[in-house]
Amino acid sequence: MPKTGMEPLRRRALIDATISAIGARGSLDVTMSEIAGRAGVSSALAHHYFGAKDELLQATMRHILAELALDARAALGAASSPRERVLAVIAVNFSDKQFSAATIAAWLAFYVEAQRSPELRRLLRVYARRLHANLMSGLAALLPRPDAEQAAEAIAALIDGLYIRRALMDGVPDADTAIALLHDYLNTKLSTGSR
Amino acid sequence: MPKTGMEPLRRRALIDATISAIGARGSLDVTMSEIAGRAGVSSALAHHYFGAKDELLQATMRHILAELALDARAALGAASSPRERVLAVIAVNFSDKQFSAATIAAWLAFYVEAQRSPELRRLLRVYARRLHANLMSGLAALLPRPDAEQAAEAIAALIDGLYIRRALMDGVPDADTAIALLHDYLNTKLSTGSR
Amino acid sequence: MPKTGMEPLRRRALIDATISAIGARGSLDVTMSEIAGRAGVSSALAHHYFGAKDELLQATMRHILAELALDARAALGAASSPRERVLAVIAVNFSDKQFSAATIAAWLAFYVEAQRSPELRRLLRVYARRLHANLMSGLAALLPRPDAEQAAEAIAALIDGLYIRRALMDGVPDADTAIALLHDYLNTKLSTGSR
Amino acid sequence: MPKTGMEPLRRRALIDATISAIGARGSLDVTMSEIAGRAGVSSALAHHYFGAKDELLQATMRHILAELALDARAALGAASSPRERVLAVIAVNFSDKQFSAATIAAWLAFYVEAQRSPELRRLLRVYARRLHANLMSGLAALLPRPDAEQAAEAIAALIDGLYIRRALMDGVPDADTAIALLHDYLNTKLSTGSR
DNA sequence: AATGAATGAGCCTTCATTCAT
DNA sequence: AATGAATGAAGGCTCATTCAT
Repeated sequence: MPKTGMEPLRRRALIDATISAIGARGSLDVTMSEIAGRAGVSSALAHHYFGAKDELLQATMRHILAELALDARAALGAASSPRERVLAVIAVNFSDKQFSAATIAAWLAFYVEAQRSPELRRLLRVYARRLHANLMSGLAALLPRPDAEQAAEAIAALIDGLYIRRALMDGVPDADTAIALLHDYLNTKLSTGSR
Repeated sequence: MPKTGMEPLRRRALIDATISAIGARGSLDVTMSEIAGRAGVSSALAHHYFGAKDELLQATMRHILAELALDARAALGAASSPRERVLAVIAVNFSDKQFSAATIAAWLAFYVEAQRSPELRRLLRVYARRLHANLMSGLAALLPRPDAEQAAEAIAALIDGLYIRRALMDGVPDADTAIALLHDYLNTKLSTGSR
Repeated sequence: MPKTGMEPLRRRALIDATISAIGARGSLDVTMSEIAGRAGVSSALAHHYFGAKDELLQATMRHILAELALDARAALGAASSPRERVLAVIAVNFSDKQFSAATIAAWLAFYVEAQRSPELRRLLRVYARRLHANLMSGLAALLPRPDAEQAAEAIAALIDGLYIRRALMDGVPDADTAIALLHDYLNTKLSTGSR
Repeated sequence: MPKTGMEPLRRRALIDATISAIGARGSLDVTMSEIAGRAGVSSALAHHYFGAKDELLQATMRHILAELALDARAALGAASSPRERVLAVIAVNFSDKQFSAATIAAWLAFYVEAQRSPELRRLLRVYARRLHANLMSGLAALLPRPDAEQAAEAIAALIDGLYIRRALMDGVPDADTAIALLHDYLNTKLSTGSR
């Protein structure tokens, strides 16, 4: 009698293993064997569940985006003012869970890989649009429309830029400084161009 | 008298080919044959001049950084005020030459690879320090020290972030919007916290 | 239940193929593909089981030495006098199994390669020490200590020298003449310097 | 006005470089560039003078054999008795010049290579015949014909065997011990089977 | 459900060799 | 006489992927 119901467990284990493998290697240049090994299964099983490496990578990115979306939704739900909404989005992106070395490495790697994979590019666009919408859900009430748009873009760019810089140049990511910088930007922007 | 003097030409051609190959592929996952082919030579010749793939990649990055440093120096030389110095640095990073698809792809790829290659990491640090210094050479006269430092970091992060976003999500990089966003940041920052 | 238990079979087949390939080529300058082909598998599988070429070569030498040691032990076990012990050691080295063209070629090749590979050198030293010990286990009872030592060295050198000469210069190895020569040496030595 | 008369100098330098390169590497697995570099010329020049690598190797071996033959002739010329002739042959083979690490490595390497190259095999046969003749020129007067033949073979085998053993297993070749061993063999043989 | 076995394809790298100058 | 330039060929090795069990 074969064990049943293993599929979701294995899929999840393989996705987690993919993230940690990417984190350890620092790039998507990770072998299926490495991933499978970290998940404690054979590489054949990884193929069994995901078909091909690309699909595993896509599933992994989808997982990361889903987690981020979930966290964002929760944080936004707890926000009681437009300003708090923006702060919440920022906070989520630099939470311990999201701003970890492995996740950051995965982000970067996916950004690079997106140039080759239309599917990954599509996923990144979805994420970008969602981030933009989340930010606008707060900024729209605080700034005139064009200013709000630009601020949303700036914040998004700052987040990405800080990810890169913190992760690759300083070794240990420092979330507090990053958040402080974003808060400062937001404050300056609001005090100058507020409605 | 043997045919001589090919070396610098070939090295340059191979470095250019590396950039364009990375631009085309979108990652450092480029074969020596691909690079050599674009340079119009055999892969054996690439090895002859650079020894190993890693060294070619490093030489390529060194070339990109050197070009950027040269452009920055020239732009800073023409600037006649602190504010113009900052604008000059921004302008250089989004000039047609630097903000091209291939070069951006190379940047990203190098960022990722830097996690594995200490030498590339070292080069990126040099670049980061130089960018910071260039920005501070203007900002220091415009803002109090801690504010200037933070502004320099924000601008650097914005540059990197905009590189990523423009390059990977929108397809065609739009330098003007990016520059406008940075100018806006600078103006807001200066009008609020100026000395 | 996966197909299993192939590993020892393949390893053995690859080692045998290595010996025969070296025998055919006459040197260690054998490609992995050649070896794998003789074993009826892909070169990738050879790497799968042995990691790198060097390890396969070392495993092959270890195998040859182990076989020789086994044969020697058996022959010595059947010897009932000191003199017979010495004759047994000689007989083993020129038995059909050991004195075959392929094995001799492998020996020579390993001798040469030993200059570059510390591991192979170590293995050869082990073999030399064992041969010396085996010879001394007989000679010690027949000759005064220093004479016995020298005789052991001479016999070892004669064996190696005859291997080279028979294998490389005459084409077909002639074990009988070689053995006769060694017997003659032993007889002369014993009749002169016996206790 | 091109320099003339360089050919013999270059050829000799390249042959010397070949020997030292083989000595350093420990095998014939030496690149043309390595050899040319040691000779202080370009690899293209080595091809210019020798055509192909094989021919350079053959020329090198011919050189070694010629030197050995020359030394042997000189030593034999100074010998005033049959016994001294045999001792002279032995002495030459273990002279500092012949028994050096590089030359020994070359010998071994050539032995191995001879299995593949008919020309090298031919050269080795010439050497073997000459050695045999030289030894017989002394032994024939000291022992009955069949005994003399066998003694000559034994001495030749001992020389080769000692070359291998001294060179590859002990690190530093010890000529004295080797000579002593051969002298002992000769003395025992003569005292037993003398006419 | 899970895996050991096996391979084809591809990449980096080395090297002997050629050629124009 | 001599060499820098250049390449084709080949080898070791890796890895995603398939398959039988």
